[in-house]
Amino acid sequence: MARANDEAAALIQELADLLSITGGDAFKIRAYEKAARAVAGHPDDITGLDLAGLRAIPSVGDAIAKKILDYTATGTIRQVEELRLQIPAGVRALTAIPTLGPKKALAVYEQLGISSVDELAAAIAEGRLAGLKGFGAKTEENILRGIGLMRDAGERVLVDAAAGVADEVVAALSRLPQVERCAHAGSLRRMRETIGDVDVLAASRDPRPVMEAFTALPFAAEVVAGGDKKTSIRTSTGLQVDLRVVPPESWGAALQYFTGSQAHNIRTREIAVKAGLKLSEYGLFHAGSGELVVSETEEEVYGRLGLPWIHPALREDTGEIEAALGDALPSLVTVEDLRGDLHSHTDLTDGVATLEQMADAAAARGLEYYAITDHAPDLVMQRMTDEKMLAQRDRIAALQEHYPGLVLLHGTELNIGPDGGVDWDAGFLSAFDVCVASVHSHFTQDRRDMTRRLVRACENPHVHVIGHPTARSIGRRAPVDADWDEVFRAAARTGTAMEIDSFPDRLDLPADLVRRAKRLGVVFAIDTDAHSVGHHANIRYGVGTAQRGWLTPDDVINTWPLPRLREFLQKKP
DNA sequence: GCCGTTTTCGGCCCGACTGTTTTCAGTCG
Repeated sequence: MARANDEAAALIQELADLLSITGGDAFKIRAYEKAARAVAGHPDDITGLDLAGLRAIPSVGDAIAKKILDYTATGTIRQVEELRLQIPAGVRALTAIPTLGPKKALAVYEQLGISSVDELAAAIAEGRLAGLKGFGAKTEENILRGIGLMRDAGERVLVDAAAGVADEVVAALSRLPQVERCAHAGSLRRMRETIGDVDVLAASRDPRPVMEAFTALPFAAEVVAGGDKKTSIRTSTGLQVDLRVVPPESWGAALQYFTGSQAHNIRTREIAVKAGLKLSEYGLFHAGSGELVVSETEEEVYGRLGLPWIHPALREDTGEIEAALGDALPSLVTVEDLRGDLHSHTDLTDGVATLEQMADAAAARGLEYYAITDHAPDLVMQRMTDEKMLAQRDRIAALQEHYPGLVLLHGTELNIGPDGGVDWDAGFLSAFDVCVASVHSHFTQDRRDMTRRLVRACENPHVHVIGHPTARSIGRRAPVDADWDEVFRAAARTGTAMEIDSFPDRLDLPADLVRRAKRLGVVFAIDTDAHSVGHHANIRYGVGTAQRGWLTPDDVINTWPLPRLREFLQKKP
């Protein structure tokens, strides 16, 4: 189901994980991890590559190339299969718990036979970890908190995983002659940051072959329920997909109904009732006679209720009905509105693509400007130096002549230290076109210190954008604690943009904070934070988050023409 | 396991934080 590159990368990463549990050489493990990232980020499909072609991928040598060939031939890697026999999948899953790494996972497995997150939670509750070397009270507490964080994410998946499945289902069903229209709906259409199950809607007069094709999809591992109107499957990754088939004339009403949210639907149905109407997934009807009023398009349904069409990202009953009634809905920013991207990495630091490949990708996106923002020296592991950064600037200047339609900007992603300071002095910083500054450590500072830290970063005259401001990792790391209103006021006052990082596990700022920040006069940058060519596709999720935050193009600095952006980047006195 | 205008061998992702281990291992970015 996933791209071959992603599947091979996942297997290589699993090999690294399993070796780290069984105690392999640390450098070898890192080599696998690096290769996994490189394969996932490689722009060409590995299926068509021979040994030499595979070895041409950076960080892939002879041994890993052969493992990839093993995968393309057999669908798996022999060494992974062998290690899976030694280490149950549940033990590897334990390492997904924050603060619990491979060593502790192996310890609880070998000494207590624990091989799942549930068993571990139960063992802690029963006090069975007491006395185990390396597991004190604080460690237990941290593990329980980590498990809680994972369970809050629950069975939900990140938006990109759901979107990938939905895209494949919609593409497959759309090819059927019986299907007149097909689209995804539900929380995915609203661009929620996590998705519980995927809702797909099809318009057809002949549902049975559609349902049969649906349950015959290669990744349909289990049919949960099957009928003429609704069929549910579970994919091999455990994600449930619901397919509803409706008559073509009901399309608009059904799409409105199945997009939700529940709260939004209740409001629209109330409006219908007050107007003597009844709204269902089959249409808008006269309450008394049952006569159909409208049903073919969402616009007609909303229109007959006295409302303009409401963008799916707004349908949460958080003020969109009132705004619609008052003709005050925002004209939301779209992917097409973006002229540039202000945050990206190359293989000079932790990216996997070269400067040239990233510039090509930006040009392919049709961007007018593109900032390369590799990490700065304070993130010590990235081993940045003044010399490397200056050499990159020269390379960018030389590369520019190849891109008549794309202006390459030289920037950096600074590290916001615990006290709010950043890498480099004012002199060095002032020579960058754009500086993003982000929190990468000391996530647990208390609210007062964290607020002061972020405010100070905003006040730095050379910091233009605060990158992934809450530093959260969905399902893994909680957002940092700060007085966000105070941070946003500082950002507005100092002309500092807040980033919306488009990575599906970040989506940071989150939509609710985006909305709060906008009210306080903040502007935003919707960035990919791309570390590979493929990451540019994530921009749809960043834009979705911006839409959920009610942003218009004017709120987003990278929709602005370059001269206006340059003026903004001049920033403060 | 990968890689090479220091190297085909010997480096590589270092440093800080946390909790517990009384001298440091595990985890993380």
